[in-house]
Parts: sequence; C-alpha cells; structure tokens
Amino acid sequence: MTTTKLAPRYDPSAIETDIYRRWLNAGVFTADVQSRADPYVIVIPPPNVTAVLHMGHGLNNTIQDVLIRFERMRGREALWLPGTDHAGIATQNVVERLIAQKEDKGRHDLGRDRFVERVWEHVRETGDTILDQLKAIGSSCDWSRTRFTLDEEYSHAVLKVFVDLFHQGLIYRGYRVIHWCPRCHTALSDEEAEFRDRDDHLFYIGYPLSDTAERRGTDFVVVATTRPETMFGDVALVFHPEDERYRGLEGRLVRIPLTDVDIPIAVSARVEREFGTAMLKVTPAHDANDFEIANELEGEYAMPVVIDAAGDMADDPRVPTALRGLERYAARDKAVAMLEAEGLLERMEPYRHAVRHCYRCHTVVEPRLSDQWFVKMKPLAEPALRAYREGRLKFVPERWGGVYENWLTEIRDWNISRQLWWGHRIPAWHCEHNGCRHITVALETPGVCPQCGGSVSQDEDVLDTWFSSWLWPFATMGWPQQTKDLQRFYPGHTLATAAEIIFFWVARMVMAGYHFMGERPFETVYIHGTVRDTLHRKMSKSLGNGIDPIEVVGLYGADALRFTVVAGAPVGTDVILDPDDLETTFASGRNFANKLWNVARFILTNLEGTTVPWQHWDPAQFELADRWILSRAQQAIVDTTEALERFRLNDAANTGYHFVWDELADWYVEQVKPRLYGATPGGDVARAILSHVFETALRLLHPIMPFITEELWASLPGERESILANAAWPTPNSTLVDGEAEDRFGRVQALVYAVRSVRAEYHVPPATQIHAEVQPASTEALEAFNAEQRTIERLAKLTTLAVNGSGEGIGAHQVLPDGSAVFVPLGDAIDVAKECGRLRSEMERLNTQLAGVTRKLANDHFVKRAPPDVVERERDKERSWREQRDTLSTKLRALGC
RNA sequence: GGGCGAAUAGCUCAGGGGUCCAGAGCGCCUGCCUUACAAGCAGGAAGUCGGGGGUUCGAAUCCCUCUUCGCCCACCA
Repeated sequence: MTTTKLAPRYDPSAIETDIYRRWLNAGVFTADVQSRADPYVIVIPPPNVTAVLHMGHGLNNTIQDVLIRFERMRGREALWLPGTDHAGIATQNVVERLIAQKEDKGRHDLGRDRFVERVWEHVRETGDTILDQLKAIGSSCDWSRTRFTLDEEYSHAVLKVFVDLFHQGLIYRGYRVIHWCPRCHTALSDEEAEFRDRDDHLFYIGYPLSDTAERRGTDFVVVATTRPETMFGDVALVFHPEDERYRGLEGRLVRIPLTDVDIPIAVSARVEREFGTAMLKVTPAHDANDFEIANELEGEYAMPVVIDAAGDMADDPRVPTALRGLERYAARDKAVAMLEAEGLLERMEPYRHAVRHCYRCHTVVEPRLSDQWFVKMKPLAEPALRAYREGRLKFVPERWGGVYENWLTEIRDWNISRQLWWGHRIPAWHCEHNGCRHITVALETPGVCPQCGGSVSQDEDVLDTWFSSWLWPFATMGWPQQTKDLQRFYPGHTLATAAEIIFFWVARMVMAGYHFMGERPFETVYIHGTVRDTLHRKMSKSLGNGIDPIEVVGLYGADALRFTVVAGAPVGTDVILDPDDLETTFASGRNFANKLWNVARFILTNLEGTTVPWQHWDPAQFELADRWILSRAQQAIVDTTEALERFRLNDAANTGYHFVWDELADWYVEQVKPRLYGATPGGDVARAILSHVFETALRLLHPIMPFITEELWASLPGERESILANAAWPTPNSTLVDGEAEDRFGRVQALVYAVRSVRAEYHVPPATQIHAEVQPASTEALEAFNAEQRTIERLAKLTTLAVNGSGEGIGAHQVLPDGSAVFVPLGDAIDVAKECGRLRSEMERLNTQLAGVTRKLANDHFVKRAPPDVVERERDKERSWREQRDTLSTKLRALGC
C-alpha cells in the first residue's frame, strides 16, 4: 500500500478479510509444540454448534483474543484452542422443531438412527457458521486444533471417563427423584432446572379420617398444597412430632380425597410448623423432599408415580378415571373442581413461589422418581476446593471465588443421564434375561451378559452435555493419549467466561482436571459481565433486544466493536449497549479507529526519506516536545502492560486512546509540523521520533484493535517485524522517562489553553492572530516558554508571544497553575467590567482554596500525624496558590477594578 | 430464608483514605470545512459522589445503618 492511497476515512470492510488471511497464511495463530517459549493457553468456552454469534460471544471472545494476542506479543507460545459443543438438549430441540415444521414428524417417527443422522446433517451445515463469525471479529484461534465434543477421539475420552468413574465407584445408578422436563422428555441436573417465580395457588384440602365411624363433618385433616394433582401419589400425611395441635393423630388413617385409598398419618421433624396447616402430604415420587421423608418413615411405602413422562396424569388405578390422561395443569383444575364439589376444598389463596423450570425450554419441571445415572461429587469436589482455598486457583474479580467455594461445599450428586438421542450414548449394557438385571459398564459391548450369558442391550440414554464439556481442557488435547500437546499445553492459564457458567462448567472442569490430570486446568478464571440493553435487560432473542455483532462489524468494523466492548467492560461490571442506536453505541470505537487512521495518514505522507531510526540520533538534538512524547510513550507502555496483566482491559483501551488522541495527535503531531514541512530544522529527528512513537502505539493497541493496527503497520516504512500480530510487545525504556520534560511541556500546554480560553471568551475569530505576553513564575517556566515559543504561537494563533513582556494596556488576564501570568492585550475588545468580574470570582475561588489549605496546615494534628510527603504537598499547594493570588491582585490593580 | 453486587454530570461508567479546587466517553451549548481527521478542531456549561450516623488530622474512597435497583443460592409443601 502506498501512503498516498489512504482515504481520509477508514473503511474497515476494505481490509479486514485480507488482514485475517494474512495472519492465517503466516501461521501466526498456530501454536508450536516444539517451541521453547513459555506457553500461554486459553481454551475457548465452546459455543453450541448450532449457535449464531451474539453479543455475549462477542464480548467473551474479544476478551480472550485481547489476552492471547497480548501474551503472544510478549513472546509466549500462545495457544487459543477453539471448538464447538454438541449441546445435547438445545440442538436436539432445534432439529426436532425443524423436522416438525418441514415434515410434520416427531423424532419417534424417524427412529433413533435416522434422527441422529438428521442432526448430524444439520450440524454439518451450521457448525462452521459460528467459527467463521469468530474469525470476523478477529479471533486469533489456532484453527488447526479445532475440536467438537462429538469428534471420535473426544467421544472416546468421554466414554472412558464414564467407565473409569464407574469402576472407581464414583458413578452409580439409582432411583431418585430427579427434575424431569415433560416437554424435552428428559431428566435434568439440578443446575439445569432453574428457579423462577410463578403465581400459583395454595389449596387447603380436607383429608377425611377414615378409621372412624363418622365420615364427614369435623373429622378431617386439612393439608395445604400447591399441587393437588399429585395427591393421588400420597403415601402418608406427616406433622411435626412436637406439634401439640395434632397430638394423638399419629397412626390414624386418612383417605385420599376422590379415591378410596387410605394412608397413615405419621410424624417427621422435617415439617415446617409455621407453614400452611403444618400438616404435610408426602408424595415421594413427585417431590425430592417427600422422597427423603418417606425413606425415613417406619415401614415400607410404595412410591406411586402418578404423572407420566409427558406430564399427563398416569393411567394408574390410584388416579380417578376422570383425570387419567389429562395434562397435569388441566388435571389440577379439574381435581380442584371435584374437591370443591365434594366439599373437601376448604379454601384457596394466591401464592407466589419459586418453581424450577427447564433451562432450555422453560417448561415447569416435574419432580419425578426414576432410574438414572449419577456422579458422586463430594470426592471430586475436594481437590477443587482445596485448590481454591490454597490459592492455586484464582478468580477475577475475587468475589466469584466465594460463589465457587459455596457451590462445591454444598455439592450434590450429579444426574448425568439424559433421555435424548443426541449425545454420547452411555456405555452400559443391560441384561434383562430371566430376571437377571446385571449391568456391564465397558467401552465395548460384552456381547453376552457375563453373569447369566443372556443377551444385552446398550443403555438407551445419552450423557449430559456438560459431562463432555468438563473434559474440554484436556480432551481437546488428545487425552487419554499422552500427546505432545497435552504435555506442552496442559495445564492452561486463563479461562474467560460469564458467571452463569461457574457451576455448569468451570467448577466441573477443575474437578475433572484434578481427577484425571492431577493438575488444575487453568490458574485464573476471569469472570466478565453480561451484555445488557439500556434497561439493563439481558440481551436475548425472545426479547428482541439483541445486537448482531456481525452487523456491527459490517457497519463500523471489527475494531470498533472490540474497542467499544472492551472499553465499556470494566472488571466485574456488565456491558450496557443500546440495540436501538448502534451508531451512538459504537461511535467511540469507530471514531477512534478513524483517528488512528488519520494520524497514520498524516505521518505516512510526511515520513518519506526517513532512514535513520531515533536511537541513532544524538539526544542533544531532541526538542522539549520530543523528550516529552518519548517520556509519555514509556508511561503508556507501563500503564497498558499493567492493565492487561491485571485483566483491566478497559484501562488498556483507554490508555491507548488517550495516548494517541490527546498526546500524540493533539500535541506532538501539531508541534512537529514546522519541522516536517522544513519551516524549521530538525525534520529528520522529528520524523524518526514520530515514527517510533506511532509504532509503539500500534503495538500497544494491537490486542484490542488488531485489524487497523496490522494494516497501518504494513504501511510504515522502516525495518521491523513483518507482522504486527507476531511483533514484540514494547518494554519501557527508563532512559526515556523524563520528568523534567513532562513538567515543562505541561507548562507550555497550560499557556496554550489559557490563551485559547481568552480567545473563545472574547470571540476572537479563529483567523485573527493576536499578541500575548507571559510572565513566567519561575526559571523552569521561563525555559519552557522559550523552548516552545514557536509552538505556543502556532497553537494559540499568536503573532508573537512576549516572554516577560511589559503587561501594559487593556487586556484579558489569566493565571497559570504555576503562577505564571498571561496577558492578552485586546484593547477595545475588552469589557473591563466583565473582565474584573471574572478575575474577582477567580480570586474568590483561590481564596477559598487557600483558606482550606491554610487551615489544614495550621492544624497541629495534621502536621504531626499526616505523612511528611502529604504535608509537603499541601505546603506546595499553598505556595503556588499564594503566587497565583499575588499575580491576580496585581492584575486586578492594573485593570483598575 | 441466606449471600453478593451496584448507587458519582442528562446517559454509560472510571476513581476504593491526602496526588481529585471530583474525571472520561456520549449527549448539550458557543465558535470554526485551520492543507491528517466535520467520524474533526477549539472553547464551555453541567454533579449536596443515594440518605443518615461513625472512624480519622483528613472520607466519593473505610465501618455501621436505611432506601432503591440488580444478581446468585435455597427441599416452607
């Protein structure tokens, strides 16, 4: 690219695809197992295969990319391992819906094999979409290592884990009350059944005592329940053993209303005496708590399941004929009506409570007794807990560690069997030959039952998706094979994700990491916020408040997207974006990219002929501004590096922004113009420094804005690494840190600001050149003004600046922070009364401040107890304010106020 | 029921004992198409740092409390 071709407006769409290809061709993203460099590894939170990129992905992956690019530039062997997740329930639902729409068929019409084949077809079609979209936002993943949780090798790892855990006694099969989604037709784990508030009713139902001659009337026990339709599954009523109100009822019988089933009354300490009537119906097959109670009661209790897998009333003798087959909520209404007719509904009241819902389809989950596979979690949780408590696993921000710890402490067994077809089929072989119920758990079928020689069939269920995701950090690297990758790149370093997934994924990866690899999967978990709209609602498809990152990339470029998102995502806070105003939302990123582009445009058109790099020049030839910008650049390096090391990505973004815009563009570029144009000598020095400083800025900004920085990098003349993505991260050069230059250039800036302020105040037309005078408050100020006199004149549009001028005439006065006095003689343009007013209010402000600091310094406690440097600073302040005040009063007198 | 977070300019947020007479971006007001950039330049207005109490020489910052929002966990059916 030749410099003259740079258009005044940055057009990201013209370059992004090419740049990405350039990186791919150069193999920049491919991690080298042979490399001796210190590895740095991030594994991607694998998006669902069927997913389309949304803003949450945008944020999550931008963060990972910034981190991986930063470490890559720092010389580490960076590996960002990408891939996708088969997402059992979600994907199966999607394909089921498609088939239903297109062919009006259910999965059972197709049969298992054909259905699974259809899902594969779908996944093959959509699987690369999300990965291509990740490329569009600049993600520097190592695509040669892309994995899918249903890849053959990966699947082998999943099954092996199941078999191993089973043989270690950490996986078992058993009857438990699990969360059942009647719509998805599968069991769910505790984490997949999420609480949501629901408006229901609390029904007070009379259970007639059935072991007494009197039938109706006063002799019944009232039970409060939200779920009357489950009463046909009741096996007992219980009250608290110390509840006086029900003394004597223990051992009596009641009849389940609408049936002729009698059940006993018993006691249980689990009953809450303050709730309802303090008499609890025990429905062991449809309530986990009731299941526990029933198991604790004396004697054997049947556990009738009265609601079937579809959520309808079961065809069970205990269920009244009129209700059988009815959907559970219809059955509830009808049962209530029937109770009312029987006079057994004492009353009902509105009741709002938290009910578990399926996290995929939001259907109310049905607690249901069934035979499932579970992982025993306590032993696995131990090392994961210890790692956190002993500081081997860190969370950023720290508070999420508490959430992690709490969950692991209270952990319950994990139901991992799903009654789905899409996923890893459980490697268990059932024999049901002549009452032999032996189960063989093995990677391959045993052929015949090892116990009775009967035929076996494979378990119909698949494993929870998360049972494969929890192996992601090492199964992606070839485990259980001892691959080179595994040796080199495990354990990894940073995991970036959202808080919602700490239980589902993060904690479980740590458990699996310790159990199978004997080592943590990563050292730091960086928890970022959620992307929300301006009403602070989570962006979601159903609310229609989402932003399509690809649309944003098309409109404003990937760098604008990345910059906006990173700058707006301080550690630990949510990112608020306005879906109704993309223009405003992404303006800061887009504008900044454009600024960078134009700085480059200016520099490149003036850089021709530069051959001698800045290091080769004698620093004695450097002007004050040169020393200043070099010093500021060191600060920018220090600040950006520290920010990225501390995961303060927003600080890194803002540091780059301010350095480029407020210092490099607004001041240095302006200061350097006369030299570049040949108006003053030293053009080559200026060019060398400008080039160096800009190059540094590109390096610092590259992790956040990779496309534009790479593009501009390629057009910079001079010797340096050919690809910025692979270039070295800058290190601060202490010899360039120049406090004196920063102090003096600061005085120059203050003087320019003061004159500009006067110009604006008195509406001096921009084209009009005026005269100004300054009386420096110190030799430092004097030297600064002399050194940059030309700069001051140019930037403040002055005919001349008189340093130590006479200060005579009618004009506007300004006092600089260091006490230097500025005088702009404007003659008739000056409204003396107005000027006096302005100066007086200035004086007032100074006096107030002075009074404050004087009071402070007069306070013995302060002077004695405060640290000496603080006291010293206060003294400095007082001194400088006094100087300013003295200057001001001279001015006031001169004006005759 | 338990826990966590947030409250600072109209909006989104920095700042987490003195370096801040309280900052940024966007928005707003004034003036400018000044040969890198109008996606820009220059200047400016705007905040009792949610209320109350306390600790301290000193509080936006630490502690307590209240209010309001948000999130997570939880077997009162």
